[in-house]
Amino acid sequence: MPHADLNERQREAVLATEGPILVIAGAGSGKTRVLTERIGHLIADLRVSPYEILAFTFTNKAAREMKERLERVHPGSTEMLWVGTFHATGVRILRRHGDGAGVRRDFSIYDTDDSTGLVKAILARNPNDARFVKSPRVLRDIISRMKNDLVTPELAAERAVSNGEQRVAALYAEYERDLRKANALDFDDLINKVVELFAARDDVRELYARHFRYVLVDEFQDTNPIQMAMIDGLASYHGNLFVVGDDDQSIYSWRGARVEHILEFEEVYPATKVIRLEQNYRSTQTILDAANGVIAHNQGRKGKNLWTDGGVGDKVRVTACLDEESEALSVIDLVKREVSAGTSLKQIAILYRTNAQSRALEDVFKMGSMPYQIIGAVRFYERTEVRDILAYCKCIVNPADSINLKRIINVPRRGIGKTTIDQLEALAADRGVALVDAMREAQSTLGAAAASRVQSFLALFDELRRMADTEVAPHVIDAILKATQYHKHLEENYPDFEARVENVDELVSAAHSYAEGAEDKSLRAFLEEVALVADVDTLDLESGQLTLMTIHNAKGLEFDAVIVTGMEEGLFPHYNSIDDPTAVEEERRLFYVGMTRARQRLYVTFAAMRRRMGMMEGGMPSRFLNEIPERTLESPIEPVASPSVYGGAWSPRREYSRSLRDEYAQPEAADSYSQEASVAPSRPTALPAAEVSGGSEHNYEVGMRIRHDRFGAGIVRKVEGRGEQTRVTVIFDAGSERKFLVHYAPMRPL
DNA sequence: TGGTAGAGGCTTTTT
DNA sequence: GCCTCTACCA
Repeated sequence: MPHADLNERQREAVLATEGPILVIAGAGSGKTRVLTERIGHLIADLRVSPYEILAFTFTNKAAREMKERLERVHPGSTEMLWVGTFHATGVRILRRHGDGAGVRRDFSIYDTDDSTGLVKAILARNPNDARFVKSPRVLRDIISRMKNDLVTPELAAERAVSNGEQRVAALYAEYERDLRKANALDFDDLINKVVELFAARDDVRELYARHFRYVLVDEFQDTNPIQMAMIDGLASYHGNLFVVGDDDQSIYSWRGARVEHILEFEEVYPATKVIRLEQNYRSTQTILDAANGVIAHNQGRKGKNLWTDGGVGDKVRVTACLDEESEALSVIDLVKREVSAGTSLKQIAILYRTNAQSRALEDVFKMGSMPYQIIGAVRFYERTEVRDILAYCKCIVNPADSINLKRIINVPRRGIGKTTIDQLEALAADRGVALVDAMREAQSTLGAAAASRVQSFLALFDELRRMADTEVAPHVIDAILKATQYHKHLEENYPDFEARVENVDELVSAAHSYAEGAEDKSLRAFLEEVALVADVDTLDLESGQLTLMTIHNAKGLEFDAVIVTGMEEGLFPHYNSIDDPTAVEEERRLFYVGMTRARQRLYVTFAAMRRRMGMMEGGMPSRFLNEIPERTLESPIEPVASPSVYGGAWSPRREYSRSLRDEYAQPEAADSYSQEASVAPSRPTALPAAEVSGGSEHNYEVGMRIRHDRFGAGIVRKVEGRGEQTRVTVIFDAGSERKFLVHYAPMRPL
């Protein structure tokens, strides 16, 4: 019998194929499995053509995995299947029928950075309006938010009450005009334009609505109004709309997501069948109890209680740390303990609220030679050198893209400076043409020297354009690098050019591997792929490394052991949310998502002090910690205040100067701190300057020869700190210089 | 035009 | 504490 190992509810969800269906799927309740088996059931049992099935996932990675699973069970079924993110699906539709909404088929996709550049240019043109806006990025976010809420520039102007709002609406209108002029769509447009298309052309809407007999949506709690409109249009003919979500895991309201889409689904689609999945197959009962206890503090929820018939498991361990550095050391300790207990590194995740927290962790992991991968901190495709090359690619494909043309017009330096560019832009604005056309027309108006430099840039540009017509993406990129001597540019301008060269090489190899797999190997197609990849998409869970990422990025993933760090008021919940009860509830859901990523063991850490924008600040333990039921904790959470250290109180937002901090971090003080403050029985061995037995086993001295397991032999250049925090700087024979924590690094004297 | 130094902003989360 | 932008000088 098919689907025999599903539980009753899951089977119901798989087999209920007709009409609107809402599945409330708790964390770890097997929803991915339900989604794939349901598609399998449609294809194999009901003989539905894969071509008639459309599934929305939250990331490209989730889409790929769903396809792979299906392919294993039903070989050949996925080729015609439409599975992807809203954005990717939008692109697919717009490439075919975009002209119905005034979108040319060869449009470019502007990422966040491109959009910000465009906003910046608009603000520069409108200095009087600029004062109504905090920064280009803020305006870009405001515009994005309006787009996600189906607010057009006209509507924004109508609704504007204050002068500031009117100016914003005007800037928004100008932004839209400039996007059209550049033949570009921003991220939001990829969905927006589909909705416009369906509204403007009923025949096109009906074409797609008839085509897709079955529409499935994963992570439904995180859909925003514009995505909802797109779903609605696509399901408008057959009405077989299957959505899966969890109101407790709604964490994208800042992007316009509306949890109401779940809560009110039954009203919008009256004949809805609701199925609840509450049996959890992922975590231990203890972890579920802990997570249930926390989320129960939220008011605005439908209410559900996850349970498992698996084991009780280990208690949750909370570790108090002095600052972010000792927190990182504690994390290493926890990881080492996990590894010696048999957990593989790839089954361990370190999670945090903000990307900025990754730096302190990364520094310590590097020095301890702990292999790790970070998702999302500095995104690969946002690095300067990668963006430069991509900017070349973008304006080669789309010469109307003045923003990207401006980016590279003088990179590497070719003597086309600010003065010339200003003149060219003025001319472009004057004639209402793209920057590249202004360059062609400017020969008479520019000075002779500038004119000839512009001329030779155009020659290079046109040559590359010709090439892109016929050559595959990796060849064009190679040609760009050669023609611009880009490597030389990196070497001459950046001390860390080696890493940058590596990044460029990585881009080239990405283009190569893309060209190997893809049908359309053109530069345009490659750019499209690049624009839509998210960082999680590159996550490699088989690499045997520890994974670090934000909780947002961890959505949908699971690990044997999870360490959630930085549990402090102001950080988690974040300052920006702390005064708004609704926002705090979202922060709580975020913590809930983090907790429920864990299968076997959950660890939580927090620090008494943390460097924030360069300033050392004291913080209070997060309110969420007190919401974890005590019976699920290994030991109760004690207040970390230690009078002798902190002068009586551990107050929030108190600032400590560096000298003050150093003064208090003296061994005696730190010792009394660690005795009183350590919460976990196995206190982090890394509290500052704590005397550690065996701390003297590392007798490194300057000038000593050492061997490191990964980097080979070298000479000690510098020794700092004491005990477990002893750091040595080593110059390796291979030439590189690195810093290590001797306690953790696989290194010994020779 | 290009280099540099100092100021200022930034850190919420992302397709 | 780091990155980006700007102002000023060579």
